Amino acid sequence: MAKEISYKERKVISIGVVSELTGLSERQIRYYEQKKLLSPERSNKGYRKYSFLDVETLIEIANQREEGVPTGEIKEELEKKYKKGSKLHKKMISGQINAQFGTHKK
Amino acid sequence: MAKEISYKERKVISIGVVSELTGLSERQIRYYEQKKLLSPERSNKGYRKYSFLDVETLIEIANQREEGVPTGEIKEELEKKYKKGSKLHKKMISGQINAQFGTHKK
DNA sequence: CGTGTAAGGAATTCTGACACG
DNA sequence: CGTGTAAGGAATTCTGACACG
Repeated sequence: MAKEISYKERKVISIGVVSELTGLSERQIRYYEQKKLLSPERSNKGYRKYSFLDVETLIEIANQREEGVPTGEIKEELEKKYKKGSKLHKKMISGQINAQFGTHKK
Repeated sequence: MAKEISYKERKVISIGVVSELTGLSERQIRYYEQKKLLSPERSNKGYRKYSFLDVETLIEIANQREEGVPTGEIKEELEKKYKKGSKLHKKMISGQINAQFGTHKK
């Protein structure tokens, strides 16, 4: 009964790749994190690592921002969606919460 | 009809993370690539990027190697599995062949 | 408020090679 | 054959700050 996490939720992508995938600057990505619109994990040395879910979230943020929606509103919107998901997935996946791969603890 | 690629096949993971995920050294991972057991993509600056499928392949390789199976045999084995997959997926996914995310071409 | 940039440092990745066997 | 390592260089990421507005 391991708490397996799908590829979509696994945090393994560096900020540089996320930047390419989303078209956002690293500055923007870090800023949205500061505003708590998403929560990447950190490697031992402090490097941010994102999941594909994070990438999707960022793309949504980018779309909202283009329409002039302030980060505060986007944050609330994401939180609603998050609750919706919770209903479906119950406590299997707790949103942006950190999650370890589980086996290696280097 | 975009040639979408699932998260599993998308090449976005750096060798350092792959090393943590598989328990293999970077040296080993690069060596298996040299022996053509897998084919990561390269970023603009030449950095290797792997998919979750590559990670799974590497775990299989690790298991075989532990049993003393030489890379040559593992390679053949992987190629058989690859053909099997082709039957199921037809030409949707061409094994270890490179595949672009598609939208951004920085 | 949201994002760009220069700044300095620390960690990552790359290749080719020597080593052992 | 398979893998470790030291070597030097290039690119990445991090944080805190100044800037504009």
